Amino acid sequence: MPSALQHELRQRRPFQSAAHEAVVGLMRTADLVGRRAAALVEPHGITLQQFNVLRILRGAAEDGLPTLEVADRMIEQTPGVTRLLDRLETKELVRRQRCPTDRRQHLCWITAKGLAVLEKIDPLTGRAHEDALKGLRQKDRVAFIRLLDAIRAAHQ
Amino acid sequence: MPSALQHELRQRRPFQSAAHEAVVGLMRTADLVGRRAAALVEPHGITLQQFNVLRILRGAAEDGLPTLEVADRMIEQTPGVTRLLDRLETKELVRRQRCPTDRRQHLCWITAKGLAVLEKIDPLTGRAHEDALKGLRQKDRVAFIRLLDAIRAAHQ
DNA sequence: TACCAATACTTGACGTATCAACTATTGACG
DNA sequence: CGTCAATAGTTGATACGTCAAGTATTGGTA
Repeated sequence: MPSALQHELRQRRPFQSAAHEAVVGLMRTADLVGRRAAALVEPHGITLQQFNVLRILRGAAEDGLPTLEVADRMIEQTPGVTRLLDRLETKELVRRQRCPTDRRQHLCWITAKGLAVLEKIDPLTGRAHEDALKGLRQKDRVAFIRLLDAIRAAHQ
Repeated sequence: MPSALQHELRQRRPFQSAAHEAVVGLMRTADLVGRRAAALVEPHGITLQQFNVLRILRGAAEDGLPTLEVADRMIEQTPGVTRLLDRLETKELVRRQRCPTDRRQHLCWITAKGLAVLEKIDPLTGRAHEDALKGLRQKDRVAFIRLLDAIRAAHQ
């Protein structure tokens, strides 16, 4: 009996292994969920990656963060943070300044305007996360988190 | 006690809900696994998306597939298939031709050269899938697949 | 104190993602 | 038979992903 995924992708042949099907299912599910998340924030004039940067900078508050520290905290690895920040600076959602104690570093802060954008989005996120995972009951969500953790943990 | 993910992202505050943590974990895990997959195929001169297109066309064999049918079968939604195919055609891994019975359609086939590229990669994929999911035992992999299916199924 | 590897970015070049606007065909309908 | 909406795809513009190469600065070391 053909798997759900096999049917979605119109594949004649079954997957070669559970591992293969899991990998493809993971990619496809993440694509779907990411796409919803992007659709949520984009009406507010920012992309999903820009949203993530703003949330990271809000977390850092007054102190600001050096560019590469922002990159480190991104959900998805992002070599292009510099240009992401460029665009956010152009929109005046982020402010940057050379660090006085180490002039190699550029510290970044979220601006009041940036905070305002996040505050408009904040009330929507809880509902959106619920909606993205509405296919799983609470118990399954916890199990899902643990499986994801285990996959990542195995790569050091 | 802070979750694994919270630690990975250096977040002070815990996630607001299991749904939130699951969404972030999903994106991050898919990014990690996708990155490995890309690293596997790129030494052979193609990107991961190009690889997926080639596999789809191999599946269709003699018949070929119209452009938008290729797009439909992609693991991740891809509005840019036209340009993906442009680049594959330049590399002579794909051949395209107007469909004689419906001149709006452009049919696509994988070439012998394209097949040769896939055949060099084929022996590596089984091992790579195993490796990507080495953090999960067989039973967990099956459970993981079902959870992913359930998430996607809930979005019609 | 002069050198030099390491750090923290920035820039360039190319591939991909996304949406909107445009072209070419087709098929249905008056 | 002519019109017209729908289908299949291409093209343009902008954002992002990715790697390699370049610049500025620092800190350790001879």
